[in-house]
Amino acid sequence: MTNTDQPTDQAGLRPTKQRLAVASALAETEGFQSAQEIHDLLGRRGDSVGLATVYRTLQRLAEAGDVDMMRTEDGEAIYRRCSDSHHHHLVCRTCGRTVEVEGPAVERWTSAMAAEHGYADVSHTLEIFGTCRDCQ
Amino acid sequence: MTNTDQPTDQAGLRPTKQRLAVASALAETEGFQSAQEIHDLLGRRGDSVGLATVYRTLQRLAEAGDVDMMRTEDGEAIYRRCSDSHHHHLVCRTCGRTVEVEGPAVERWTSAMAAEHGYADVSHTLEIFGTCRDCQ
DNA sequence: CCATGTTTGACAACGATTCTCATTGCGAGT
DNA sequence: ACTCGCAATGAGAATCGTTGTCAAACATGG
Ligand SMILES: [Zn+2]
Ligand SMILES: [Zn+2]
Ligand SMILES: [Zn+2]
Ligand SMILES: [Zn+2]
Repeated sequence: MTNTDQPTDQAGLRPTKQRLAVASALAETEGFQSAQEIHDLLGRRGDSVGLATVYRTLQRLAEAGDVDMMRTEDGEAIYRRCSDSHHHHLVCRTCGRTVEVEGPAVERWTSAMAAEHGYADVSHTLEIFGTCRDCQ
Repeated sequence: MTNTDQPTDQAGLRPTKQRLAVASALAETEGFQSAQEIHDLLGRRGDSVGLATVYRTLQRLAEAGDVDMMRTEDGEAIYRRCSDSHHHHLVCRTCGRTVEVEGPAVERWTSAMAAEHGYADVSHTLEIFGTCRDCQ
């Protein structure tokens, strides 16, 4: 289901069967998934794709900003499709439900802090964790 | 030098020679270090401590909140002694120089976002990266 | 169809972290 | 000080996510 007829803008990469498969796996899943989970999902679904290819594709997508990459508590990389504007995540510690949040407040604060200490070319990472309504 | 005569509050853990060695390695270093770097440092210095022990000790200290743990871009865990109050880090992408920053603004913002979406029991992680004055 | 640069996949190689388990060292109680 | 019980250690093996290798399969422009 949920065909990916749209171009999916893969930033100058060939739209190969494998890359489309990974893209669709991301498209039809709401939360964050590890490369291996995506690999398993594709295998189970029939569109088998090599594990190395899944890793490569996810890296490319993350670099291009087409997906968000964050790390679990134990360092594993997990990915999720997301809007292309800068934003942060509010993640449920129990079920993983994720909400994208944004606002000028943090952006301003981080810039101010950096400027105050003479740091240039600033970026930041911010993740909020909590227990969502359904899991309380 | 810089003896660690203070109790170093190891949260109910036996103050063994090894744990004290790790604590002192953290005490005399300013920036973030990986477990392996600490292990090497101790070896070079004579207070040889098993690698597994270094890992175990750092985990305990991190859980107890006596040191900060964050992850490098590629998922490696790095540790640094730090003040015990809640704060965030402003890290130089080039030389690693780190400044601890804090302020009620972000704390309020994250709480507000979480509340707005019905998330309870909230915590967050925030790291700011930039290029420090000396590295520009 | 052909030449040429991409992409893929099976598998090996890596590197950080964790596990195993026999040995050692505290430390409370005597 | 002596002893018992259990926490702590260390050497090495084992995990496991991730990356490297490289020959074979492909996509694309001419
Ligand atoms: Zn996102
Ligand atoms: Zn939840
Ligand atoms: Zn610097
Ligand atoms: Zn904070």
